[in-house]
Amino acid sequence: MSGNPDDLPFFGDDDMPSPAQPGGGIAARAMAARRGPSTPYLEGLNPEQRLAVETTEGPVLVLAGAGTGKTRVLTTRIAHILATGRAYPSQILAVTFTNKAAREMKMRVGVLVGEAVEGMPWLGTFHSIGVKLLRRHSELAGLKSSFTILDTDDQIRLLKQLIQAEGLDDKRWPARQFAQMIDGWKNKGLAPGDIPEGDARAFANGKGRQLYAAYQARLKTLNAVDFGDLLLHPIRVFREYPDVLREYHAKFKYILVDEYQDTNTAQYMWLRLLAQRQAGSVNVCCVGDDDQSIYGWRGAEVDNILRFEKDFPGATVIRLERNYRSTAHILGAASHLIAHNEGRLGKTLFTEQSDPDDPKVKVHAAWDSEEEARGVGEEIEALQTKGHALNDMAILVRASFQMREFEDRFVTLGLNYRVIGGPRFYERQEIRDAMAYFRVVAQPADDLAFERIVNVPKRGLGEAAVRQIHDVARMRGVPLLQAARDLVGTEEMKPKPRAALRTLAESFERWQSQIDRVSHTELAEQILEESGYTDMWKNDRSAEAPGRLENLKELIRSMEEYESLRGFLEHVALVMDAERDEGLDAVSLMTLHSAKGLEFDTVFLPGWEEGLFPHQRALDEGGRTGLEEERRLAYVGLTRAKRNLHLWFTSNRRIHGLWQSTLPSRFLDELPEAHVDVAEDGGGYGGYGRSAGQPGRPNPYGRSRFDDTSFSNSYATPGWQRAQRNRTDATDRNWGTRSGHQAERIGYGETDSGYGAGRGSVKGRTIEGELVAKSVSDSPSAFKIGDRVFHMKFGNGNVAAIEGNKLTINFDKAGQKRVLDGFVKAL
DNA sequence: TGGCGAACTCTTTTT
DNA sequence: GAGTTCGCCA
Repeated sequence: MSGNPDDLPFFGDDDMPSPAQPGGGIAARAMAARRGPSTPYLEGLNPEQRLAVETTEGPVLVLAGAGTGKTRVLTTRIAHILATGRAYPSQILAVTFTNKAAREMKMRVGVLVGEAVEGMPWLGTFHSIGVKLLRRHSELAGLKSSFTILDTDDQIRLLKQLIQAEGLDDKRWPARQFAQMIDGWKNKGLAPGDIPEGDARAFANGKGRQLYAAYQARLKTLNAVDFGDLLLHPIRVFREYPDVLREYHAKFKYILVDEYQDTNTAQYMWLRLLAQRQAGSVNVCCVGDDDQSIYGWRGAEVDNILRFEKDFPGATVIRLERNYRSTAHILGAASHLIAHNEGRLGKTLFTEQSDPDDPKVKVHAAWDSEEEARGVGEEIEALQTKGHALNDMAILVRASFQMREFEDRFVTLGLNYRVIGGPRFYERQEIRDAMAYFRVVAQPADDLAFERIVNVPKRGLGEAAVRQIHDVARMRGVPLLQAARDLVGTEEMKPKPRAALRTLAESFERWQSQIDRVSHTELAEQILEESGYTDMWKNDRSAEAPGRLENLKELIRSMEEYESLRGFLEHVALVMDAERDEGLDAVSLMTLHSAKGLEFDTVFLPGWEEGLFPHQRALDEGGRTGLEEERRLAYVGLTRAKRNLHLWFTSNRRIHGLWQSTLPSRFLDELPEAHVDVAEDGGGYGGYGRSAGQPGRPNPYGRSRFDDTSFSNSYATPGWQRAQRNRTDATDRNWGTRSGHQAERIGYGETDSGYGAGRGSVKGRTIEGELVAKSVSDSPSAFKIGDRVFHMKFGNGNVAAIEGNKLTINFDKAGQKRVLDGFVKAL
């Protein structure tokens, strides 16, 4: 395998011609074709959009609200730069966050400019451009240009090894958690030496930094990088080799950045290095919307966008506020909601489409998530019979576990749906296994891949054998595959594993020798056949085996689009999603995060409950900032809808397998009444103390806030009350012991934030949550002192005292207990 | 060494 | 509740 990046289709056409020799015919022709007085692509732009397109020189910040034609501006701007001959395609650096966005941009520029886009080698995601830079300058970063990119799986396995090698308990210090920490550091652009003391101490009794350094060293020996390195290495190269940086300064005449509000510190540093030069104009154009910054948890710094004018003095700031997407009701709801945030740059979206027939935003209540799914399903079917296409509808959830209920429902209804960004194709076990085989073939030094499949399928090479191979590898300083070969030639191994290992090593040799002789798809099939991998699944009688075989076929099929095995591997490392059939008419189901940038006629937003949305963890970890980010997420959700918008909340939801009663999201209270309707479609909001198993019974304890038509303006938000309750109750909870005394309640807040004392005692937490839905009513209890009540666990008793919704009850048999009113029934 | 049951964690969002 | 990991036993 040569490490020449030009082998890769991904890198295919590179960025010359230089301005001195226009050479490349296509781009030149395209430009010539577009040159002259006619600029048809500018037609139909509004004045602000046009300004954003035509202000090509100097720093420009485009604040583009939702649905204001942001992508159109970006693509037209590129087209304009090309068409007016300001730059060659290879002189434009255009960065996006997602592959989806990059693809879309490529396509749309292509439509505007013709084939010239083929010559835009520097349009891509931060990461794909990072790889490209790093392949060119790998030696400056201490790597070979054939370096591999680790996926999360590899990364965690590697970290686990390192943690164990330190003699640490990898249960107490989980690799997964450490991987996230490293990720966080890398997002901030921190090398092991730069980590603040406190951070370094936080993991493994202060060994955090040392482990991080060990991890980086290990990556280097493996000739591998992780996602964060794709940014950090180029940054370091730029800093240490100014002439390299200057080369790119000369190269990139125009820089465009999409979704600027989502850039993290490392990306920001990367951009600054490329954009800020000693002299001359900096033609950098960043497009973003501070109200749609939803990746703070991943290290994104909204500050970057708020600070743009300081970073680039003399910047032109252009606001796009005319919304072309949504009705006035939807826009009104979204704007009113987002106005609750502080620290915004502030935009006022407006629309000229206003029709008295436009439906208001609808809020629906359901008893539980099942009913919620049923309700949404009914609505979808109703729309379908009215002639709406399923493709125009989407369900956007806060957390992916919510998807399940909908999938179940749609399967029963026979309704087509498509999950976007769900469990990723390339993350499936069988795909990863197959890929590991391919990696070892293409990349014999890829130890992590080798390790993954030495004993898959089982060939009697267990832990003992693997350790032996490891020892040899370490001793001789060679990759595992090489060590295996060496070991086969000796008597050191027992005959059985030795034979197995010999077969494997020989197979790899054979496959490697085939690499240039047969097509890569053929080779791939051969590998999977001869390794026994496909047989393994054929012999597997489990329900999912056929699907896995199908996926493997799909994998081979998708390889056809690539020229070489290496090109394919590169693609997979960066693009974790596989494209899906767009032909089908289907409802889209995805998380709010992956919905950014999309739009649908009809949007359903289920799960607007405290604790889920806003998510409890966002509140716990992020405080006010966290809440504001959740609100922006809500804003993103609302503004995806063009015409119909349905919000749902349920009064009971199962979390960790336990039923919990929930409260409507505070965000519902933040919507303007003028634009919102409360649906009359029944729904079972309300009930306290009802058994989860019997939905639909009348609510015995009064009315919901939503029984009254309006959201009574109790800004005394339920969430705060609950948060406080959780905190105080955490102390007087009596965790169950194995023998059966159990806590009366559990709550969102404490489920996994059991710090300190909680840690050890979390074990015995078997709570009868499945019996009765929990109540966390903030209305006074419906019981009176002296009431005769029944409790599932403790039996009959009399109410002795009432404190909010907590009751002290003298049980006939169990004695005096404090319980929540939700757990008892009046007799 | 591998298979089976018990125990434990997990659920935010992703390049 | 579910998926995964761990530990014991054959």
